[in-house]
Amino acid sequence: MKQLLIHEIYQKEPIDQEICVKGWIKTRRDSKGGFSFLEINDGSSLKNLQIIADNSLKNYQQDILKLFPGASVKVEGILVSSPGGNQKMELKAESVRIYGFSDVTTYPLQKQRISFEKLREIAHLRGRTNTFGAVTRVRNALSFATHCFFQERNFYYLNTPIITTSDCEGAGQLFRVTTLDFNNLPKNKQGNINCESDFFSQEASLTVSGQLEAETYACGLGRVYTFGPTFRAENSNTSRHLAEFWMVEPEMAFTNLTQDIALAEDYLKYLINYILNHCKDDLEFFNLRIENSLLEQLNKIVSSKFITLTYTDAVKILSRNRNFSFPVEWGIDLQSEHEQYLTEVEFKKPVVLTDYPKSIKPFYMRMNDDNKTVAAMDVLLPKIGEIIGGSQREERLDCLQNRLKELDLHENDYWWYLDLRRYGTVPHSGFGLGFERLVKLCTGMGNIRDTIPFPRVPGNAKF
RNA sequence: UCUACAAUAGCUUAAUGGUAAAGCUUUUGGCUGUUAACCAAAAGAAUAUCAGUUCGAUUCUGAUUUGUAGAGCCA
Repeated sequence: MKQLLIHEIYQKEPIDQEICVKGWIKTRRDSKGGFSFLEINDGSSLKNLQIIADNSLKNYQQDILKLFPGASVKVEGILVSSPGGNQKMELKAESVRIYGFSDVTTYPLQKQRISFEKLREIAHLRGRTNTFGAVTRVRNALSFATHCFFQERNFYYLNTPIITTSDCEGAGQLFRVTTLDFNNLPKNKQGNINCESDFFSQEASLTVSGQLEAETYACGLGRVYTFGPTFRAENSNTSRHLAEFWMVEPEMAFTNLTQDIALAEDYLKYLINYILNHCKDDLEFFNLRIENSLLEQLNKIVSSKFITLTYTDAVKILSRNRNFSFPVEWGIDLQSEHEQYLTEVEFKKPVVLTDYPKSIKPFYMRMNDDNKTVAAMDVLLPKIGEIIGGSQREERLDCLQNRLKELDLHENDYWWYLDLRRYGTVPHSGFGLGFERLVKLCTGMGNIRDTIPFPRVPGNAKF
């Protein structure tokens, strides 16, 4: 007997064939006509399969009438076309084997609405709900599409280290990695902790970005991308931040900022096109239940040509509007309200801002000829805000050394990064995309904690 | 971290300075090729924690904890 996933059944419609399905009960409705309707779901689709369990089944009284949401079953029978209105097919059961019952008095996922906040407290079970099933399938599709996109363009998938000893960007608080005994920390004469006896013989922490390591391999293999976890110990309590999140970071040798922007735009459109074509049911569900403008937003991103303008021009546009709570002047970092104004009021489409003042960007970005701005770019989306940040990297040794000095950073700490500029330096560029923010964009979920199976945030790393 | 708001049955919500109401879930009965079914009954709550005001606090005040939204930081 052929075992099928529910999504395969809806795809192939093997009517009148004998099949086997395994999954979890969503609901049971009994008919006094002498049978029960079981809705089962196996995670392969948003759709459930309706099972007809007749009371002539051996274990009808004993088992089937005790099936409640959450129970796991194997059903064998014949797939028939359904007389009911809401489904094309149903499975007429010849046998129902129960793997595990579910206690209806304690199982939290009954057929009733549960808030996302409550579901976060039972993250081990929320994957069984419609919403989190759909989020997980879309997240998977985006992940697969990411690899497809870069592989098709001859990028190598690169695994950069998760434990690092360099705070390269100087950005963000780091999570310390140590095996020292906290109750008996080794101290030197000055009273500071002596890291030489620690596991790595120096201070180590979880990575905040794989970019600098990715640059090293891009300057040898040409095109690489990373896709891995990153960690920020910032005390950020918002619906857009996680302490542990996944980042996609392509890095390309022999490219400038214009090519970097083009790649970013292609990548975003590729991803959205992919899910529009491969996750139709899930996206329609999100559009109906979660965010009514989702499909409109996604289609708009795919169909619009992104606007590119310099930070300086953006400041000119923003200066015309006096109604901001943070006044705009050249040199400030743009606030959320300013980004929103550009994407939602002024242009009403994705906007790529370029050439930011050097003072608000990290040391590795390439200095422009004006010596005031750097070759940076941020992709801003309506309603979402910044989703991609990138730049052309500084490839000139002397310029990079000057920047390190200006920012009071020590050359010694960046010796290997500087070596790339000493030996066969090339212009190169890249960007970073926060994967959970992408999932948020593509599902319409309001809180980033609901875009990753087990979110890590200040004060909470349960499960 | 800052600002605002919230916390009441298993879940989702209501109400009131005088110990709490409803829907869903559950149980029982009725009806039914049903489909987040329907009808009737039953069961189910020291109203987040700790103080204070008061004859009396779930309601007012303060603190704490947790959560949400926005801001900052950023992806």
